[in-house]
Amino acid sequence: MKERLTIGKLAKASGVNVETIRFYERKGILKQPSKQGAFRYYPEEYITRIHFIKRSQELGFTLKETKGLLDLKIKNQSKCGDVLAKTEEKIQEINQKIKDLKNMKKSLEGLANCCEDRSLPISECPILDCFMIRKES
Amino acid sequence: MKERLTIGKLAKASGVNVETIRFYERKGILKQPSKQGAFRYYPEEYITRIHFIKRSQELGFTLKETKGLLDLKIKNQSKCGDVLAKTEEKIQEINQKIKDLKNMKKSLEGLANCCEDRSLPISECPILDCFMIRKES
DNA sequence: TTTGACTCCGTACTATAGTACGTGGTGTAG
DNA sequence: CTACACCACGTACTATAGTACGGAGTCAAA
Repeated sequence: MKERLTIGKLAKASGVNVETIRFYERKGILKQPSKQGAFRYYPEEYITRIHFIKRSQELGFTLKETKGLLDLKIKNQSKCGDVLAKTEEKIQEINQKIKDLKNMKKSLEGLANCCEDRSLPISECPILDCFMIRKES
Repeated sequence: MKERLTIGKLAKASGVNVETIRFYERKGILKQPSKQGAFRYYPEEYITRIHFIKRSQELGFTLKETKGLLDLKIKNQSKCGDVLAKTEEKIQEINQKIKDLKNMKKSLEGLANCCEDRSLPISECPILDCFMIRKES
């Protein structure tokens, strides 16, 4: 048992499911190494690559965007500024999401405050009534 | 042309797609009215009902959760407090999402600040390097 | 050498929220 | 009464991010 990384060992080493690796391969996010015999063996750096993908997801990038980042990494024409641009774009996106969530929260808190009596029958629930009213933005 | 609400007119009146209404029916979120002849005709209140669904989504509820709210509305045992509980739960959920997004944003801003020189080749991009480092939480 | 664990591959399924499309039937206007 | 727009219904497809599974093949340890 020469210490070669099969897909199962790679999965264990990088903390993902075997099926997930196969899924990433199908999506072109990970390149399938060529077969040595009947099985494929992965270079060690695939562990780092999968960590990269997971970290990228934690930072809010979709798999498609992550693929974009990895593709930049491969093309040696690309500059650090390209990554920075994507990073700043993502920050803006997150700002927008936070704004949207804060609006939702404000609306929900407004609704929650309408409820004076928890034991009122649902037919007289002021919260549900408010659900029919379009927001005044 | 008696002014009866066919699915197409309901869709137009409530601002959604015909297919969306059929989708909601399949999901049990809207009840299919019985057929009058070959076609189904919708009572006027279905317009309000669809507005309810759309508003509920804007407030961050999933369709499944929206169905839950509508089901409460139908059961006359349910109390206003049931709705309030779901509302407060959703507020907590949104708080968590905002927290997560703020963490992402902080991390991304940290990365963006690493980039001193946009023209650096990608191989020396400090941002991408940081993608491999697990967060220290 | 045999057995058991693992790999390969394709396909199908999960959840979420719809959209798209084709067939066949029909309501209604002209 | 015919034509056309619309309805009913089922199925398939979109995107996102995987998970699950079955069958056939294989690697390696005992």
